[in-house]
Amino acid sequence: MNKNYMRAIPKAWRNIAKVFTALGDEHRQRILLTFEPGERLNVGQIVEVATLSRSAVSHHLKILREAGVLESVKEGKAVYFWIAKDFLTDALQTVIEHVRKNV
Amino acid sequence: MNKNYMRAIPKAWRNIAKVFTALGDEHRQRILLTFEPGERLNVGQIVEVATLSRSAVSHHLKILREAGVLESVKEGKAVYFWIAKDFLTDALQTVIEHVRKNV
DNA sequence: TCAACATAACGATATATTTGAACATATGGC
DNA sequence: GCCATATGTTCAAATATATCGTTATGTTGA
Repeated sequence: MNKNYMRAIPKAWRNIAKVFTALGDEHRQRILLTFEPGERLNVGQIVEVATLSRSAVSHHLKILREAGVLESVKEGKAVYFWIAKDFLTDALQTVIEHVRKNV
Repeated sequence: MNKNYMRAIPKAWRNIAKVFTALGDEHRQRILLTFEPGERLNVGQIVEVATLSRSAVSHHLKILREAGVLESVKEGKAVYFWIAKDFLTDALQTVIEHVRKNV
Protein backbone atom coordinates (compact mmCIF):
# COMPACT_ATOMS: atom_id res chain seq x y z
CA MET A 1 0.00 0.00 0.00
CA ASN A 2 1.40 3.33 -1.06
CA LYS A 3 0.71 5.67 1.83
CA ASN A 4 2.05 8.77 0.14
CA TYR A 5 -1.41 9.87 -0.90
CA MET A 6 -0.74 13.58 -1.25
CA ARG A 7 2.37 13.10 -3.40
CA ALA A 8 1.45 10.00 -5.30
CA ILE A 9 0.75 11.51 -8.71
CA PRO A 10 3.71 10.79 -11.01
CA LYS A 11 5.17 13.56 -13.11
CA ALA A 12 4.13 11.81 -16.28
CA TRP A 13 0.52 12.01 -15.10
CA ARG A 14 0.47 15.77 -14.62
CA ASN A 15 -0.65 16.47 -18.16
CA ILE A 16 -2.67 13.32 -18.35
CA ALA A 17 -5.01 14.40 -15.60
CA LYS A 18 -6.19 17.21 -17.86
CA VAL A 19 -6.64 14.79 -20.72
CA PHE A 20 -8.93 12.63 -18.66
CA THR A 21 -10.92 15.61 -17.48
CA ALA A 22 -11.19 16.86 -21.05
CA LEU A 23 -12.36 13.52 -22.38
CA GLY A 24 -14.74 12.96 -19.47
CA ASP A 25 -17.36 15.25 -20.96
CA GLU A 26 -19.81 13.90 -23.50
CA HIS A 27 -19.89 17.03 -25.65
CA ARG A 28 -16.15 17.05 -25.85
CA GLN A 29 -16.13 13.40 -26.86
CA ARG A 30 -18.63 14.15 -29.61
CA ILE A 31 -16.51 17.06 -30.81
CA LEU A 32 -13.48 14.78 -31.04
CA LEU A 33 -15.47 12.23 -32.99
CA THR A 34 -16.57 14.88 -35.45
CA PHE A 35 -13.06 15.06 -36.88
CA GLU A 36 -12.36 12.72 -39.75
CA PRO A 37 -8.85 11.40 -40.39
CA GLY A 38 -6.35 14.20 -40.81
CA GLU A 39 -9.08 16.80 -40.89
CA ARG A 40 -8.98 20.36 -39.61
CA LEU A 41 -12.21 22.06 -38.56
CA ASN A 42 -12.97 25.62 -37.56
CA VAL A 43 -15.29 26.66 -34.75
CA GLY A 44 -18.19 27.44 -37.05
CA GLN A 45 -18.13 24.00 -38.60
CA ILE A 46 -18.33 22.36 -35.21
CA VAL A 47 -21.09 24.70 -34.09
CA GLU A 48 -23.08 23.64 -37.17
CA VAL A 49 -23.31 20.02 -36.04
CA ALA A 50 -23.20 20.53 -32.28
CA THR A 51 -26.27 21.19 -30.18
CA LEU A 52 -24.61 24.03 -28.33
CA SER A 53 -24.15 27.74 -28.70
CA ARG A 54 -21.06 29.13 -30.36
CA SER A 55 -19.63 30.28 -27.04
CA ALA A 56 -20.17 26.90 -25.42
CA VAL A 57 -18.37 25.19 -28.29
CA SER A 58 -15.55 27.70 -27.97
CA HIS A 59 -15.33 26.91 -24.28
CA HIS A 60 -15.08 23.15 -24.86
CA LEU A 61 -12.50 23.64 -27.58
CA LYS A 62 -10.44 25.69 -25.17
CA ILE A 63 -10.51 22.91 -22.58
CA LEU A 64 -9.49 20.35 -25.21
CA ARG A 65 -6.69 22.58 -26.42
CA GLU A 66 -5.40 23.30 -22.93
CA ALA A 67 -5.38 19.57 -22.26
CA GLY A 68 -3.22 19.14 -25.35
CA VAL A 69 -5.81 17.01 -27.12
CA LEU A 70 -6.39 19.60 -29.84
CA GLU A 71 -4.09 22.07 -31.51
CA SER A 72 -5.18 25.18 -33.33
CA VAL A 73 -4.06 27.92 -35.65
CA LYS A 74 -5.72 31.14 -36.70
CA GLU A 75 -6.00 31.62 -40.44
CA GLY A 76 -7.65 34.84 -41.43
CA LYS A 77 -10.92 35.14 -39.60
CA ALA A 78 -11.19 31.47 -38.76
CA VAL A 79 -9.46 29.35 -36.13
CA TYR A 80 -8.76 25.80 -37.28
CA PHE A 81 -8.47 22.88 -34.88
CA TRP A 82 -7.07 19.39 -35.32
CA ILE A 83 -6.45 16.43 -33.08
CA ALA A 84 -3.00 16.07 -31.56
CA LYS A 85 -2.85 12.42 -32.51
CA ASP A 86 0.63 11.61 -31.23
CA PHE A 87 0.20 13.45 -27.96
CA LEU A 88 -3.10 11.72 -27.29
CA THR A 89 -1.91 8.21 -28.08
CA ASP A 90 1.32 8.73 -26.15
CA ALA A 91 -0.56 10.03 -23.12
CA LEU A 92 -2.89 7.05 -23.02
CA GLN A 93 0.00 4.67 -23.67
CA THR A 94 1.78 6.14 -20.66
CA VAL A 95 -1.14 5.25 -18.44
CA ILE A 96 -1.43 1.77 -19.90
CA GLU A 97 2.24 1.13 -19.24
CA HIS A 98 1.96 2.45 -15.72
CA VAL A 99 -0.96 0.12 -15.05
CA ARG A 100 0.78 -2.87 -16.61
CA LYS A 101 3.87 -2.33 -14.49
CA ASN A 102 2.43 -1.11 -11.23
CA VAL A 103 -1.01 -2.68 -10.82
CA MET B 1 -16.36 15.80 -41.23
CA ASN B 2 -18.67 13.49 -39.34
CA LYS B 3 -21.94 15.40 -39.02
CA ASN B 4 -23.68 12.80 -36.90
CA TYR B 5 -22.88 14.65 -33.71
CA MET B 6 -25.66 13.25 -31.55
CA ARG B 7 -24.95 9.64 -32.50
CA ALA B 8 -21.23 9.78 -32.93
CA ILE B 9 -20.19 7.94 -29.79
CA PRO B 10 -19.19 4.38 -30.73
CA LYS B 11 -20.54 1.47 -28.72
CA ALA B 12 -17.06 0.62 -27.54
CA TRP B 13 -16.83 4.10 -26.02
CA ARG B 14 -19.97 3.82 -23.91
CA ASN B 15 -18.15 2.39 -20.93
CA ILE B 16 -15.04 4.36 -21.64
CA ALA B 17 -16.76 7.68 -21.11
CA LYS B 18 -17.25 6.73 -17.48
CA VAL B 19 -13.64 5.70 -17.19
CA PHE B 20 -12.47 9.11 -18.30
CA THR B 21 -14.84 10.84 -15.93
CA ALA B 22 -13.68 8.60 -13.11
CA LEU B 23 -10.01 9.23 -13.80
CA GLY B 24 -10.53 12.96 -14.30
CA ASP B 25 -10.67 13.62 -10.56
CA GLU B 26 -7.49 14.11 -8.59
CA HIS B 27 -8.66 12.29 -5.48
CA ARG B 28 -9.66 9.30 -7.55
CA GLN B 29 -6.28 9.29 -9.24
CA ARG B 30 -4.60 9.33 -5.86
CA ILE B 31 -6.79 6.48 -4.67
CA LEU B 32 -5.80 4.42 -7.69
CA LEU B 33 -2.14 5.14 -7.06
CA THR B 34 -2.49 3.96 -3.47
CA PHE B 35 -2.89 0.38 -4.65
CA GLU B 36 0.34 -1.57 -5.00
CA PRO B 37 0.67 -4.38 -7.53
CA GLY B 38 -2.01 -7.02 -7.05
CA GLU B 39 -3.14 -5.46 -3.79
CA ARG B 40 -6.63 -5.34 -2.35
CA LEU B 41 -7.60 -2.53 0.02
CA ASN B 42 -10.70 -1.92 2.08
CA VAL B 43 -12.36 1.42 2.59
CA GLY B 44 -10.84 2.00 6.00
CA GLN B 45 -7.32 1.55 4.68
CA ILE B 46 -7.88 4.15 2.00
CA VAL B 47 -9.49 6.55 4.46
CA GLU B 48 -6.35 6.27 6.60
CA VAL B 49 -4.13 7.80 3.91
CA ALA B 50 -6.70 10.00 2.17
CA THR B 51 -7.48 13.54 3.24
CA LEU B 52 -11.21 12.96 3.04
CA SER B 53 -14.01 11.72 5.23
CA ARG B 54 -15.02 8.11 5.09
CA SER B 55 -18.19 8.88 3.18
CA ALA B 56 -16.33 10.92 0.59
CA VAL B 57 -13.92 8.07 0.03
CA SER B 58 -16.85 5.69 -0.25
CA HIS B 59 -18.39 8.01 -2.82
CA HIS B 60 -15.25 8.07 -4.95
CA LEU B 61 -14.87 4.32 -4.72
CA LYS B 62 -18.42 3.95 -5.94
CA ILE B 63 -17.69 6.09 -8.99
CA LEU B 64 -14.55 4.11 -9.73
CA ARG B 65 -16.42 0.83 -9.36
CA GLU B 66 -19.31 1.95 -11.55
CA ALA B 67 -16.81 2.99 -14.20
CA GLY B 68 -15.38 -0.54 -14.06
CA VAL B 69 -11.99 0.69 -12.91
CA LEU B 70 -12.29 -1.01 -9.54
CA GLU B 71 -13.93 -4.24 -8.51
CA SER B 72 -15.01 -5.10 -5.00
CA VAL B 73 -16.13 -7.88 -2.76
CA LYS B 74 -17.57 -7.84 0.70
CA GLU B 75 -15.79 -10.05 3.19
CA GLY B 76 -17.25 -9.96 6.63
CA LYS B 77 -17.61 -6.38 7.73
CA ALA B 78 -15.12 -5.00 5.23
CA VAL B 79 -15.43 -4.33 1.50
CA TYR B 80 -12.23 -4.97 -0.40
CA PHE B 81 -11.40 -3.18 -3.64
CA TRP B 82 -8.85 -3.92 -6.34
CA ILE B 83 -7.98 -2.45 -9.71
CA ALA B 84 -9.56 -4.08 -12.75
CA LYS B 85 -6.26 -4.14 -14.55
CA ASP B 86 -7.35 -5.87 -17.76
CA PHE B 87 -10.50 -3.80 -18.13
CA LEU B 88 -8.60 -0.58 -17.64
CA THR B 89 -5.80 -1.38 -20.06
CA ASP B 90 -8.25 -2.72 -22.64
CA ALA B 91 -10.41 0.37 -22.38
CA LEU B 92 -7.50 2.73 -22.93
CA GLN B 93 -6.15 0.52 -25.71
CA THR B 94 -9.52 0.76 -27.44
CA VAL B 95 -9.26 4.54 -27.49
CA ILE B 96 -5.68 4.44 -28.73
CA GLU B 97 -6.64 2.14 -31.57
CA HIS B 98 -9.59 4.31 -32.48
CA VAL B 99 -7.36 7.36 -32.61
CA ARG B 100 -4.71 5.58 -34.65
CA LYS B 101 -7.25 4.40 -37.21
CA ASN B 102 -9.62 7.32 -37.35
CA VAL B 103 -7.66 10.45 -36.60
C1' DT C 1 -27.02 -6.21 21.97
C1' DC C 2 -23.13 -3.69 20.88
C1' DA C 3 -19.23 -2.19 18.16
C1' DA C 4 -17.02 -1.92 13.62
C1' DC C 5 -17.47 -1.07 8.93
C1' DA C 6 -19.63 0.66 4.91
C1' DT C 7 -23.19 3.02 2.34
C1' DA C 8 -27.15 6.21 1.80
C1' DA C 9 -29.62 10.50 2.63
C1' DC C 10 -29.37 15.15 3.25
C1' DG C 11 -27.93 19.86 3.00
C1' DA C 12 -24.11 23.17 2.16
C1' DT C 13 -20.58 24.68 -0.70
C1' DA C 14 -17.88 24.68 -4.81
C1' DT C 15 -17.20 23.89 -9.56
C1' DA C 16 -18.84 23.27 -14.36
C1' DT C 17 -21.78 24.29 -17.98
C1' DT C 18 -24.49 27.24 -20.71
C1' DT C 19 -26.31 31.31 -23.02
C1' DG C 20 -26.56 36.04 -24.66
C1' DA C 21 -24.17 40.28 -24.80
C1' DA C 22 -20.00 42.67 -25.21
C1' DC C 23 -15.56 42.72 -27.13
C1' DA C 24 -11.72 41.73 -30.45
C1' DT C 25 -9.88 40.84 -34.98
C1' DA C 26 -9.72 40.03 -40.01
C1' DT C 27 -11.81 40.64 -44.54
C1' DG C 28 -13.83 43.05 -48.29
C1' DG C 29 -16.51 46.78 -50.48
C1' DC C 30 -16.85 51.48 -50.99
C1' DG D 1 -9.23 54.89 -44.73
C1' DC D 2 -13.99 53.71 -43.10
C1' DC D 3 -17.73 50.86 -42.32
C1' DA D 4 -20.23 46.53 -42.41
C1' DT D 5 -19.78 41.72 -41.95
C1' DA D 6 -17.87 37.28 -40.49
C1' DT D 7 -15.55 34.74 -37.06
C1' DG D 8 -14.04 33.76 -32.30
C1' DT D 9 -13.31 34.81 -27.56
C1' DT D 10 -14.49 36.61 -23.13
C1' DC D 11 -17.59 38.17 -19.61
C1' DA D 12 -21.45 37.98 -16.39
C1' DA D 13 -25.28 35.65 -14.66
C1' DA D 14 -28.18 31.67 -14.30
C1' DT D 15 -28.56 26.91 -13.96
C1' DA D 16 -26.88 22.38 -13.25
C1' DT D 17 -23.79 19.12 -11.43
C1' DA D 18 -20.17 17.50 -8.24
C1' DT D 19 -18.10 17.27 -4.01
C1' DC D 20 -17.98 16.96 0.90
C1' DG D 21 -19.20 16.34 5.76
C1' DT D 22 -22.63 15.13 9.17
C1' DT D 23 -25.94 12.19 10.35
C1' DA D 24 -28.79 8.23 9.69
C1' DT D 25 -29.30 3.53 8.15
C1' DG D 26 -27.86 -1.17 7.10
C1' DT D 27 -24.76 -5.40 7.96
C1' DT D 28 -21.63 -8.34 10.04
C1' DG D 29 -19.23 -10.48 13.85
C1' DA D 30 -18.14 -10.80 18.73
